Amino acid sequence: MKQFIKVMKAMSEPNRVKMLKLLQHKELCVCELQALLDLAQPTISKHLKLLEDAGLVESYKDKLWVNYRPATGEDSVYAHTLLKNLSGWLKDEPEIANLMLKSLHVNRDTLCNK
Amino acid sequence: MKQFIKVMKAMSEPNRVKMLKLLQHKELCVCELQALLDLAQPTISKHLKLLEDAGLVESYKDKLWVNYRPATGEDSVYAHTLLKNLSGWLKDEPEIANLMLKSLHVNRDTLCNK
DNA sequence: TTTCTACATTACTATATGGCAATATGGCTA
DNA sequence: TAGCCATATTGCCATATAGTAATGTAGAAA
Repeated sequence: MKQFIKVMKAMSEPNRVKMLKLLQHKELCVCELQALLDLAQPTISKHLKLLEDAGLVESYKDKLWVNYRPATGEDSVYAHTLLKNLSGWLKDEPEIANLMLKSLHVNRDTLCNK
Repeated sequence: MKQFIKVMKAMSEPNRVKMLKLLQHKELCVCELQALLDLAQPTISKHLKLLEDAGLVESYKDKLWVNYRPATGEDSVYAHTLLKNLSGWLKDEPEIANLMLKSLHVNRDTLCNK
């Protein structure tokens, strides 16, 4: 039950859902997510930690950056199923579609070496 | 998005999940749910309203009582899918299993004409 | 019509949650 | 080694949410 609630809670916040949809579309680092969602960096990190704790995303280091992607989710049935569901949902949301488009043009080097 | 968040939020609270699992097992009225979950009556009503707004349950009057059951959910893809998922989940949770057992012996007449 | 009963609503409190600024950290880079 | 940079953590505030007691309501029962 506890794990189930964790996953559902993680997915019941708009900005976290946007992050998941973005990551399902393209692997991204923290500063890219920050630029796309227009939130403070600590806010992004906090959301990501929550998503990671729920088994919904995973991360790895790439030079200076930390890349995030959807979890393969073999360990959590709930996370796995919901990620699969989510990938088919919210496709027609203008805001989501727009974010996905923008994500193709986002560039971590430009963002950081400002 | 708004509707999606509504459904996810509704399902990310333990007592509401218990209510859904109970209703998937057996149609129940407010006072029966109250007895099973050991919460104040207004709390039960509030949760039920939230679940109803999310398209997860529906209700009808039966004499003095109001019966609740899972929504058929033809109108909300999210609610429909998640209810279907939920029916296969949390079966081994002792607390849920116990509640389901108890629900078979609960009786609204005894509860009310105390 | 009047009363009574299950449920809904309201008003309020305590805790949880999302947001940010300030600061810490860990590991490239020079 | 020293410094720097992206990210993580901490501390704080404002709002949201779950809970209750008190009260309102609609409709069955009398």
